[in-house]
Amino acid sequence: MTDADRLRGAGLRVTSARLAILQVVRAGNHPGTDEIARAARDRVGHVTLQAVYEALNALTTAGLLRRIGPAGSPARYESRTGDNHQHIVCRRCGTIADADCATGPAPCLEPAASAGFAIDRAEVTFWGLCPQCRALKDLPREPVAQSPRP
Amino acid sequence: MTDADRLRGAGLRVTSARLAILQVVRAGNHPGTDEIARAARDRVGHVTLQAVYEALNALTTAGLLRRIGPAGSPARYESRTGDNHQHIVCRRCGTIADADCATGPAPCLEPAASAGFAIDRAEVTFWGLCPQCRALKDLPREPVAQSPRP
DNA sequence: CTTTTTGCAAATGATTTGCATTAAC
DNA sequence: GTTAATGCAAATCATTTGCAAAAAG
Repeated sequence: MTDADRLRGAGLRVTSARLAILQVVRAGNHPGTDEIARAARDRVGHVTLQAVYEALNALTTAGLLRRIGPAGSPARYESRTGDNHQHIVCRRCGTIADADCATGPAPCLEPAASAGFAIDRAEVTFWGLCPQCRALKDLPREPVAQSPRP
Repeated sequence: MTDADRLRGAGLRVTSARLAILQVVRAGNHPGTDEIARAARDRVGHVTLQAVYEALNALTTAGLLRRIGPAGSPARYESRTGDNHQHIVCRRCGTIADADCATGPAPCLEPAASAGFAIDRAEVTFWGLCPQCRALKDLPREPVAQSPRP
């Protein structure tokens, strides 16, 4: 299946910017917005940073990309979606490596390979809906407290 | 042990702003910078937002507070440090609840209580030093790639 | 030809920086 | 008296928004 097909399948229009961004994210190592913009320009000439933001949001919402970004650092993107792989982050320089699970496809606390990192801590974040939002699940969206950046 | 003692023990000077911030974070529920600033002002009159940032950095570096902040949202702080408790985040409104482990003091993938959240995913982030930074561990600090916000 | 994307400019929000002043030790 | 913290103003960085022009279906 081609990227163009994937875009169409997600109900998104096929544009050179989006195709370039998909390739760039797939080829890169968890690139950030800026890096994506630069690499996309190398391929298709002119792409605005805003267009990159728009495209990344569309692609992320459609599930073609996944947004990652450890606490407090700018967003980064990856093309592996759907599987349960995790991440190893260098607390000094911010480098990110993928971590597959040693024991199976589900999340676990033992990475299959550490990519040479000296791991000192595993941090677990559970995602879900709070009691209040569970009740509102099907109602029209109306932020309750402060909304996180989507 | 009093907060003043804790500050001195960490080599930090005891100021009313810092004492107020420690109390506020302990009393609150993972407050953000803004909320901390407002609550601190309620206690000691005048505290600048910049002073709050400075103090939060100092307190976090000293290990008296811990900075949390799920991917892409503004920083939040908590007073429980050292233990391995984890967090449950509402993907709709951003509310954060603490999650202790069901099976012991170490991190795990089964929270003892879900605080009423409907949990749909566990995300694991491993922290450590990448091969490059391991080599530099004892050398003067000199960012290698892009530095994350500390 | 209609709707989505892009470009461009300007705004917003979180956080940092520089420097003089004040408070802690 | 030194040195670390604060106040104040301005800067920076990541990201969003509004609107007109261009491209996709």
